[in-house]
Amino acid sequence: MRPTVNDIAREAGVSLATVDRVLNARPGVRDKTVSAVNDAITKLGYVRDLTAANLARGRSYRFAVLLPDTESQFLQTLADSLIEAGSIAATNRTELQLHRFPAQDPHALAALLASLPNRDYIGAALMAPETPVLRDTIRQLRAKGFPVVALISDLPDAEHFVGTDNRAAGRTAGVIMGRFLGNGPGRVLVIGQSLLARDMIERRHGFDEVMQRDFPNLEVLQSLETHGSPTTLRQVVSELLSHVSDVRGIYAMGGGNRALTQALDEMGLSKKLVVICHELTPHVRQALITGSVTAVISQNVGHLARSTLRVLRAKADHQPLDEGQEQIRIEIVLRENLPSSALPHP
Amino acid sequence: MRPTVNDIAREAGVSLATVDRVLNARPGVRDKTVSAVNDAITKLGYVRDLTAANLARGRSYRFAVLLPDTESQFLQTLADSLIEAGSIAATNRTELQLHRFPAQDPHALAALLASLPNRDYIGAALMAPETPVLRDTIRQLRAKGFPVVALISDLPDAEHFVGTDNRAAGRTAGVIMGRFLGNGPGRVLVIGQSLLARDMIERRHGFDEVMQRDFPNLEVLQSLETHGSPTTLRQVVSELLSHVSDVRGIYAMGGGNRALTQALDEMGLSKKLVVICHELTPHVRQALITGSVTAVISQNVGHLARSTLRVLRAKADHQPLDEGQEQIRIEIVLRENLPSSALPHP
DNA sequence: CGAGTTTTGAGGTACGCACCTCAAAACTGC
DNA sequence: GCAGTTTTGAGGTGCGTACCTCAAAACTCG
Repeated sequence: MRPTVNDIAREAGVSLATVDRVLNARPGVRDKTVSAVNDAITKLGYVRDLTAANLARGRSYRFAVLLPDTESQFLQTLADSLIEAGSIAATNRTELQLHRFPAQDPHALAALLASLPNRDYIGAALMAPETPVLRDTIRQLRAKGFPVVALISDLPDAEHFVGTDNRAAGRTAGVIMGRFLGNGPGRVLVIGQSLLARDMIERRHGFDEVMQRDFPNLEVLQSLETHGSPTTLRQVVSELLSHVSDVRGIYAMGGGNRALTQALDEMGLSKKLVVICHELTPHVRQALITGSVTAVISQNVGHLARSTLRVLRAKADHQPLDEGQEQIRIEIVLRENLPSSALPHP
Repeated sequence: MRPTVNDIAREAGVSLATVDRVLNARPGVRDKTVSAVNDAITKLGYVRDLTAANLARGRSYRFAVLLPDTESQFLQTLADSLIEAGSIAATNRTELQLHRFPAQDPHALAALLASLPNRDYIGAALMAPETPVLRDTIRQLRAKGFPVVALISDLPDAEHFVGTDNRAAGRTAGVIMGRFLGNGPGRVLVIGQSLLARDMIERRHGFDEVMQRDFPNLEVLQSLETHGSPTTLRQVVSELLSHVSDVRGIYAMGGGNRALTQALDEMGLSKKLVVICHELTPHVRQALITGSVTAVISQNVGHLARSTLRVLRAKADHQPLDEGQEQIRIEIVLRENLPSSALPHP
């Protein structure tokens, strides 16, 4: 049997109340007694039963996840995964609430975030670009002991970042591109929604780093910016492809994958190019199967969601993280190693 | 507040005892009453608090993991991950015991496995090749309601398989090999410890499938068998490489990675070939950084370990699995997306 | 040494649930 | 309507911990 608080009390020759005081860092215990209790704990190999502790505390884990109200398959998939992770965790007194905030209004977001502690939340995860007002709010919350976790896109003031290293992701895309193209002569097109977003910049840096170093014979063209508009994307891409010769690869750094593959399909180019994009959404998955997309650099949304939950719980409990588990890997997905169904069950 | 059993009793107009009988499937409740209670459960959205339930049951999860006593870096890493996962789960009344069994003695393994229920275990995970005696033992245990889970290598009679699809892993290795070599002429060497092991056969099948279909200009040589001996491996490889010309890639299906890279390094070939191997052990990790190994097809041992634990718990609780989470992905690891430290902390 | 302070002990209640007992109530067949 | 059976209710105990109270014991200092 596992040792309990009673065993410790007996072993240390003190009462239960004293053990309790030590365990929960309550004042009024002599140093000598504290160490006697700690010795007993070590000797018996006591591990606090967190389930019982939480039951006794009447504690439940209420977390908020704040996502922008932008429409995208990736966000949708992420939201689904979060909901699913939350419902599975419901048996463990954990509750996860999703909130959408207006993507263009940092103050609304900050206000929403600041209001969470008064709404019985004990922690939050957040996917948002950094703004001064947001940074201040996060700092204030953290000072209150309210953990805030950054999701997908890093926020320097957050307690933890759940997501991948975007520069490394760009590098990975670079190696795949270079290796698949074989360093022969040729041009590579790079497309991104907004070239100002932190993630995009980092990916581009990583991509260029590898291309320049390892595949100098491939010419990487300037990034094309699509501003999230499918029509812009199609125009820009088809125009460029008809004017510039010898484009053999396309790296789509983020967003607009659907429009891209459609444009390529229409031009009959899809299977002749090496197309690399990010995030394994249902559409991209399909494109991978048909061959319109060659490789996907992806972060596992299921893993992201569960990691978010675990990190929030650990932070709320002041427990250490299992770093290995929380590191979100940069996954390379080809048709051949496509997981049979990455979709959350309905 | 979340609804509790008391709320259900009130809502259904029955007593606590009756709710309890329904919840725990105890006999002696009229059908009509059962549905009244179930209606109340649905209406209130009741979710059983598993932590409290387990506390009340005095239940703790004692699982055994049975691994062969073979020495290998992969097994060592796996064992470390299992121990770590176990120690983290200790706060949740979960205990994981590792047992090593003689790799060459199926009867010893079967006896060990059969003895587990009498030793307070409530489930086991097992990495072993299939033998008749083992299959019988597993069947008997399952009939008793004692879950047995297959680890790494599938056992048809096990309750669940924790590991990757080896054929798909072989296919993945094939695409990487073919793409990286560019389908020009050339030869590819395939090495495996034992060509009879199920995993090896499946990997080879997958590899060949892709190579034949997509890269017909690359000639895949017959598999070399090393029987786990580093000296054999070195001899065989160096001999072959000096006799056969135009070998441009090597696929190491399993084991002996250390000897292989050493042999290649000595022959000054390491960076000139595309070398693909399995499992991200510390040594392979290093080889990836220096460039002796080009790509690694890997299953995340941390994920494996945690999945094992979750599956065992779910089976013991008769709870459904989160299939998405338990699917062990086939990871492609290059130098560029190498996780910064996949090692368990000491 | 005594008064004042700090530390400790004994005991209780609660969390949400499982599991038990015994008696009361509701059914069944005749 | 009665005995016999099945179903239900009321109540209790315990799991391991948190948190509380009040009194007793052990210290401290002048």
